[in-house]
Amino acid sequence: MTLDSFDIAILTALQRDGAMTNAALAEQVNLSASQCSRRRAALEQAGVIEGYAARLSAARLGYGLRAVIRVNLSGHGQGREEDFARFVAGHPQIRSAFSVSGDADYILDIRARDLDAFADFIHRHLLPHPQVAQVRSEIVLKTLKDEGGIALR
Amino acid sequence: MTLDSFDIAILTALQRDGAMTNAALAEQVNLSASQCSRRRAALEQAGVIEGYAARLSAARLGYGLRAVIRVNLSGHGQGREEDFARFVAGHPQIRSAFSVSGDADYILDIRARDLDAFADFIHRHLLPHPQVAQVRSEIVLKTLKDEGGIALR
DNA sequence: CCGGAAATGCACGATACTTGCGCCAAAGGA
DNA sequence: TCCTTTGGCGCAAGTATCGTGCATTTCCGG
Repeated sequence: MTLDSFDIAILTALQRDGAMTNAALAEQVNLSASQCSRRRAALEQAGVIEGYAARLSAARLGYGLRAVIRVNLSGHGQGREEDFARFVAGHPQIRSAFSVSGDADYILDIRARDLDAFADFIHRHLLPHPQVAQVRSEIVLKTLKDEGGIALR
Repeated sequence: MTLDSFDIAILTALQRDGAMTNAALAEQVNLSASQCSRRRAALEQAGVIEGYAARLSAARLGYGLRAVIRVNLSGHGQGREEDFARFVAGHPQIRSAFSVSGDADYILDIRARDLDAFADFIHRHLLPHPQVAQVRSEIVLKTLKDEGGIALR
């Protein structure tokens, strides 16, 4: 699939507002609503648009704390990764988890209601995990930008 | 605004699929479509749902590289933060930026097409910034989980 | 200059959303 | 106990939005 400037405009607009009407989209990208509909369908079909998600307000839901945790695992036994992946999958406080190159083995993006809930997660769940060797936390003080998605040009 | 179990079910479902039809939502949460519509509107009105966003496939768009960068700034002059905030705002490769407690001053979530584009960003943009004192990168090797949003219970 | 494939806009049938309405169940007062 | 009020619910009608067939235009390649 090859993307032209219309597609890029459409994708950019839909990242900002995925509930946009085809008519509004049409106005924004200078195309007819029907063409927007068709291009949208094609982009979804091609898997460029994976889906749509509601963005929720963490503040209004009482989730005041966000943190980035770097984790090192001990040992190198096989099954070590699968084991940690299961741990990640089973803990909804972990919103994102990446295996990374460099100093740490994994980086986790954590959401919690408050510092107590966060400390609880660290001390009752993460640290007791048998393969976790080291944990270093950075708590988010201020969000300068949080766009998710991808910048297209 | 107070949320009951229906609201939580609706929010959870809409985080997974924000383009869901009210009828589908109704079936999933055991409510009528009209009530789903009303509750949805109320949640949007209250700001609990901030909006909707299209999720794009980084892979299909040729954005193969993701990295987490920890940055330390030099000095403590006032205006230092505003300056760095402007830098962040002006660089679309930076998808998220957080000021954090702990070892680093800022954590950045970076997306780039490939290692070259990433290196270019580091050496031509980030490192030359006058207030950047130290930069430590971790490149994402594998994504175990990437949900964004918030887990409700 | 011409032919054809691809893309576009229009119009209309189909689908989904929204809201007025009557109903019901729970809480509180007489 | 009985009545009233209040809030939430489903149904159904009216309205907005979507998706597609079709004729037209645009853009290349020959």
